Amino acid sequence: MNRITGKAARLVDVAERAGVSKATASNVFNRPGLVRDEVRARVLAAAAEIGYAGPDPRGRMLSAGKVNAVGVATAEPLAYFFEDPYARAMMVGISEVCDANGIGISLVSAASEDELAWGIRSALVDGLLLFCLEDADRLIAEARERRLPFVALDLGDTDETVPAVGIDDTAGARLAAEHLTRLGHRRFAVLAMEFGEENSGLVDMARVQAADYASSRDRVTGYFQALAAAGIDTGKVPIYETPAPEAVDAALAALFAAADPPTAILAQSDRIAMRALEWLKRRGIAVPREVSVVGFDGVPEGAAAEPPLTTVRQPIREIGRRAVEILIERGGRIRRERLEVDLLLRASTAPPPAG
Amino acid sequence: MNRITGKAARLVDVAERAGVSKATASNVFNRPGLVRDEVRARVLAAAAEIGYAGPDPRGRMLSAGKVNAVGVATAEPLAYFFEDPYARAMMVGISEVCDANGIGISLVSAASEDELAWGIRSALVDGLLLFCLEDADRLIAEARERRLPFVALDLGDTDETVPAVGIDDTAGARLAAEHLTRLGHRRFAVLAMEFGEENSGLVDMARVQAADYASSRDRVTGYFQALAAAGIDTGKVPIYETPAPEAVDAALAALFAAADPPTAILAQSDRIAMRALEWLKRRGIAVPREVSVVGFDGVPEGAAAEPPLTTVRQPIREIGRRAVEILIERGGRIRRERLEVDLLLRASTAPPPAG
DNA sequence: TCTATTATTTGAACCGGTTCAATGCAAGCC
DNA sequence: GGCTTGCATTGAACCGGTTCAAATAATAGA
Repeated sequence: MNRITGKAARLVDVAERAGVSKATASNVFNRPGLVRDEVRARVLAAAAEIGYAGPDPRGRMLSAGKVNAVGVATAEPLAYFFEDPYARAMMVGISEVCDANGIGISLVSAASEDELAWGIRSALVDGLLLFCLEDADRLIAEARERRLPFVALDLGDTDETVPAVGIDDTAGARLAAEHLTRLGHRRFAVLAMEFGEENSGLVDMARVQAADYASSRDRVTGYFQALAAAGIDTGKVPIYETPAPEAVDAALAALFAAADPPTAILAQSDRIAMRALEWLKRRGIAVPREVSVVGFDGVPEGAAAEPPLTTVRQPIREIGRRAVEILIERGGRIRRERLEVDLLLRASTAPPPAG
Repeated sequence: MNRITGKAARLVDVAERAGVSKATASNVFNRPGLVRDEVRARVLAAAAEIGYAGPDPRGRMLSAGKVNAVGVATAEPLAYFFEDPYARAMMVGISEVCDANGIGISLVSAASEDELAWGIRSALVDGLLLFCLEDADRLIAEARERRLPFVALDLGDTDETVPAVGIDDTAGARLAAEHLTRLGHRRFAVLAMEFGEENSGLVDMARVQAADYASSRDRVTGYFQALAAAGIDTGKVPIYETPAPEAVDAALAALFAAADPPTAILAQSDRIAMRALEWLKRRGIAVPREVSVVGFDGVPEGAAAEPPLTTVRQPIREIGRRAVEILIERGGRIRRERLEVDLLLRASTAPPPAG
């Protein structure tokens, strides 16, 4: 704050007061070696006198063209980044790479469509990481519109023209199902994530094939590849779409009301699996003695479930890391990457009950 | 990207191509109502032709003077924001207010001193929230240097000239100690956080009074106010400084090797309390039958401790909320606020053993 | 048709710096 | 003394917009 004018002091004010040019004043702060000692001291003194805080990053940024920050955008509220375990693990990976490269992180979010658009359009960042969950398409469209390099984090996005880092859903699902067939299971059920528009309950393969969400589809594909390889008739494996926790309960109620309930449940997410675990416990159905359950994702809470959940673990941190790396290295030139997953053996699976 | 020049299209390029002035082109994007339909269409068409992505936020920001984002700065690595439960709760509070006001969050961090300084100096934000843990002074000094409004989140900062939101440590500590005196305890020990420079083990009141960290000191003060009120000779209550987990173990070893071990332990943080709980369990000392333990902070993990930890709960989210509100409302004009804490009764406290 | 209004446009200043080619100057060398 | 070098300094362009007062054009009213 300049004591005389009451306005914030600028570089030109300092230069004027020190009797040097703007260029020299700028050099004092950015390339002090170029400036003679005596002049440098004079400029610094002038700066101190009028209370100049050093070059304003806004000005610097404008001419540098770089902001030195990546934006992370999502359609969820901001708090999501700090609450959701999946998001958090991803952010940790992102943080690590940003830290290592001295890059800042800007969180961009908004519940409403307009706000999100505005948020992405006005974010001061060099690139965007898109946290694609519900509204992947909108997010991607906005990011394209902004004409900034971006990388989508994950997931069921099917469009090959989008730079993205995710996992090989099919392979992961195969892992889960193979584990169960090896244990000897023959009667399966799939509790799936959403395939598309509002819907829940038993679905047929037509809906699966036509899924908006490629992850959900690919995981079914993976499951069925492994089941078929074990000689199981996948046509008879029921698939329930369970977008909400209640849908999980309903699906299980239907499954276990039938004559031949499954001995193995393939849950497409840990959330679904854990909800299933709760339901089975309430109903007194022993896991894994009577029924085995395999989740997907590998969220930390799975370890504390009762019993601890066997699941397919996504390398979530690694996804975050790679996404930033791609953003940095390749400036968003299209590049897709699928990371490998592994099976996390815990205690929710066992051979089927005898007989 | 302009197809001809290969450079990104600018507003002036659009204006030129559409045959209008820069001002009109700007209006098309910001105040479309001011522009005649026909002209607006022409400008939009020109923009589309040369691939103009809309006004660059950098330019807007420079003239607007506002960035519409707050920075959150800490001396920890970035991942800290997503891993530490205390930080996360704070960030959730911050997020809520930012969301409600359409403000973005920029994470500023750096382990090294230089990087932190650079980070704070070059952050594109309208104000700073300082996550004061280890290096509160440095953080505050840098923020002052930057001459941007800021609010410290915290904690033991003692300087009245710093705008800050924290809790009433003395009152909180009083709450904890009163709870124990009411239960009938007479023999106490304090496991304290750091008071200052590297040190650990038994300390005297002189060190407490001279503490660099006001929280640690104030909590002792609060404890002793309540103990004195119950007629206990505070001069005989041992205070152990336990900056590291091992120091907690050492302190307990000393306490329980003595003739008259305490029946109540006042831990200045939940981390310390939980470490104490572990030690007591290992040593086969029953909590709360033989010894009661009260923590401080109210971190979520306390609920899962064995036994669940009775503690003084800080309104962490609320602290975050208030800090942003103060930043927004008062633009950082100095203002300190102490929020109230409450006692969270769980299962780690009980009356002292009969004998 | 002419003037008063109102609706559009625009020139120019401003936001706060960085950077590069060119200039000025002094020391070094023959 | 004259010329070459090299360092220090600077003028001017540039980064990409916003905004306001003034100028111009269009419309309405008399």
